[in-house]
Amino acid sequence: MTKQTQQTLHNIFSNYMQEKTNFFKNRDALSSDYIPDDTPHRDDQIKNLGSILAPTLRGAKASNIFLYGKTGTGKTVITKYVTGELNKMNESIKIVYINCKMKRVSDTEYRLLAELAREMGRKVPATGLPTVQVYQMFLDCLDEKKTNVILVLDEIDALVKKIGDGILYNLTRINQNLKNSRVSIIGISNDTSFTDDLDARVRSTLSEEEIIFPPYNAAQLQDILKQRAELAFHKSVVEPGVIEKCAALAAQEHGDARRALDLLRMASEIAERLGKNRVTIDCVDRAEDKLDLDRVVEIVKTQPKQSQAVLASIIRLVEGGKKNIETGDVFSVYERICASSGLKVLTQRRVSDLVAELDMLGIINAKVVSKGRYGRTKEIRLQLGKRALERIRGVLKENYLIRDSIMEGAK
DNA sequence: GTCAATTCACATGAAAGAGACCACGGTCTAGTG
DNA sequence: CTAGACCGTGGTCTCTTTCATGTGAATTGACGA
Repeated sequence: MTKQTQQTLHNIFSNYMQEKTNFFKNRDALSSDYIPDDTPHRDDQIKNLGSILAPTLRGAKASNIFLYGKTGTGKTVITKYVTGELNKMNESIKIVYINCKMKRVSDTEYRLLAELAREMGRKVPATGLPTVQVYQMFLDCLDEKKTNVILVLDEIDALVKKIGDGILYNLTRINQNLKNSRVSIIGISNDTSFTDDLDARVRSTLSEEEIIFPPYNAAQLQDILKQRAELAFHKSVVEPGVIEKCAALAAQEHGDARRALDLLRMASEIAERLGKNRVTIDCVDRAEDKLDLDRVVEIVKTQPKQSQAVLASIIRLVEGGKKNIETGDVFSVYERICASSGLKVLTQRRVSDLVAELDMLGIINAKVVSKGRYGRTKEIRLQLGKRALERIRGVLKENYLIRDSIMEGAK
């Protein structure tokens, strides 16, 4: 390292330190899992949830509760807030919060149970034990503690989608197997129609009470942002109009407060990086771009190689000017890509699934169409902006799945 | 011209295999007293 | 005698393959007017 680079690095760091102190009072206040003391426009839900959970203070079992609402409507924050307060009142109440969407939890019944047992303070191996045994461990744990347990299952719809509702059935009936403890379940779901495809018995026991979280409108989002901005920034760092813009953009996406906060946070980070002394509206625009871009690139990066190879073949076809890309086309290009990069060739069946996965991720758009006599297939289209495409090409190139020449592969 | 049968090119499902990982218990080995 | 190394067994997890079945409309071909 030369002296000069050392010097510039030093400058970067010291600038950063200075700006940080000038800019942010408390950066965390803009993070989406920050739990503020005051949550605007959610009084009803708080009161409701509070009164349902109140019986636990006297050692009784609370009704099971189901919370609905789109992403970023405050379900998680409110739940954490209320249960936190409850815990302050009576520390013997044990709150177990589990986000079912976390990779290491959601995939199988075993993992969920292991995580539950772990939350209760028992060590469980990541794999190796029979599932029944883990269930028993969890039960023992619960019973020997003699407490009132509130079990919060966040994003419960993801769980059921993966492993079915059998486990919920067991959980809802868990009280019958317990002598000393009581368990109440709070289920949180983004999907309002979620309970429709639940087993009837599970549905009735799980949603004894229901609370709905409607989306925020733009004005409400503004209140939230203002409150958080107050906490996060020093005085008058944010230009007028910035908060309004963030709120408006997020309101377009079903009133997602998380999105609004992300925008504001990203905008301020951009302002910071550009060395501005205030957050401008222009920064919000850039933030919106960057958030989308980052999301997509991150997704592609974390995909397994096979999936990337499939994406690469789609990109090749698109750049070769092919219209109406079908599964068969993708597969034959994919075969060649595998051959040239030494990757194992998967069956068409599998590739078809990979295409469906890419569709789920929103990177491509795959629509099943029937072409009558000429079969039935997926019509595949890329759903990437120009800049995103460029960066993804970069990622794929790193893995030798794509080369510079666009001509190759065109047909 | 009409209508049912055919046909294509996959989609979609279910089940099962391969190869990881891991815990647990038993056996072997070397170090210690 | 004991701690640790080293199996073998039995369990789960993820990614795949194999086998089977499903599907929607363009096309075909028989049929009747």
